[in-house]
Amino acid sequence: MTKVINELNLKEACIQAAREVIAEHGVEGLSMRDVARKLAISHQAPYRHFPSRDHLLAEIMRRCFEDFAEFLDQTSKAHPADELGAMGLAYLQYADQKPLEYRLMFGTPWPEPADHPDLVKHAVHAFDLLRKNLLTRNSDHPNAKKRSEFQALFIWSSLHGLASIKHANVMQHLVLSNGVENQAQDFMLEMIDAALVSDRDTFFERSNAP
Amino acid sequence: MTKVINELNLKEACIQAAREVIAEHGVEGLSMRDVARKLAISHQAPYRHFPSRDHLLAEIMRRCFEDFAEFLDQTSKAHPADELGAMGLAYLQYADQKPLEYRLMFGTPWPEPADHPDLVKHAVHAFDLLRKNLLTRNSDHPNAKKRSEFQALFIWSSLHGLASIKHANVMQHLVLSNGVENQAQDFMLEMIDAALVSDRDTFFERSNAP
DNA sequence: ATCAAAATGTTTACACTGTCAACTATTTTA
DNA sequence: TAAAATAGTTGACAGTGTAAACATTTTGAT
Repeated sequence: MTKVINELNLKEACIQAAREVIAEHGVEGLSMRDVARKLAISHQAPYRHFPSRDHLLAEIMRRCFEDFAEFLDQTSKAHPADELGAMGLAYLQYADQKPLEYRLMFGTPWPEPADHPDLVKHAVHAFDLLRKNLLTRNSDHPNAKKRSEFQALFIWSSLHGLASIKHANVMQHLVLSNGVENQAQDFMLEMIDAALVSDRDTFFERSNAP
Repeated sequence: MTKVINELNLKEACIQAAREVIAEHGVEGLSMRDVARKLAISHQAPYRHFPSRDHLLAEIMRRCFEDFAEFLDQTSKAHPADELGAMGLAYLQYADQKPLEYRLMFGTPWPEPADHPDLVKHAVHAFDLLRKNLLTRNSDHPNAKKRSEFQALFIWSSLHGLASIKHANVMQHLVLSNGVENQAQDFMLEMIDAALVSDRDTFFERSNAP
């Protein structure tokens, strides 16, 4: 009747095993046969639960986005005085503390989106948190909706850009001055703040020409 | 005596063939055996010129960075009135017009940097163009060096972030208002400008505490 | 010009991958 | 309880990167 909780749903076990493989050998090193070996089952057993390697990977990515959005949401709600700032910080912290998950979401070639609609849905949801937050912040502006979208893209780009640069471990090759690498994040957040504060309504006047 | 120009240096031919394969099937679809087939040679022949697939790929990536830096350099020199703005625009244009090259440089998992020092050198050079430009722009500031590095990281992050978001074709899933996708780039450049203009010296005073 | 050495290419072989097809065992359902 | 759906196994195939052994060509020193 109820889906029996035998030892472990093999589907769940596959996901768990796959995450371990990824943690050990990176996404590229993930093979279906690895997860099968790890669970001491035949190399074809996982195919009963995932039509292909891409589908297994997409499910893992989807969960990462779920976690990520949840984390952003909780953090911003916990700092009502500065929701946006808290969210920005949370974004970079997440990228720092869960590099594997971050890499999976933003640094891994996506499988064909059409084949994995849930993945897209959850990814978009994370973005919408940012967009919605900006919308209330801009509620007294004439172009609130558009303005929020522009700003959301700007913020997201900046954060994502910094996170992926840090993530690529490329900074250590740049021979930066003392402390710059560590403080880059704070500087960045201040720059974003400064840009948002400065009135940019001229942009909308120009871009809304008849 | 002189290295004879027989038909083609096989090494060069391999690189050329590999680029074609990448253009057709993406980086992930690049296989040594493909390039061998394309050149009608044995599948082991390329190994006489590249110790591994990674080395072939690294060489291609290195050349991309070379081209990229050259393009940024030329463009900024061609606009002496606003070198920095021209460079920003050039960055995004390059990403737009040469998506394959861009993806190769910034969207592909790098091979172990220690094994490919030339790749790192050329990548850093592109960043140094930006850093140097900011340095002369900041020459009258007390913390010119540090300031320039912070700003360079900020600019690079923002541009790279936007480029990779566009590149991931994810914007079309966000259901943005009319025109936002197309104008995001201009908005972004203005935001960067606004952030740079606004005086941020307070950051340095705080961060240089004794 | 000769001859050894270095370079360049080929063939064969191995271990690995994703995934299809056929088969078996188990569980659910009618 | 028989039938049907589900879950798992085994074996195969075409593809990969690359190591090893071999053959050929080019080069450099005598």
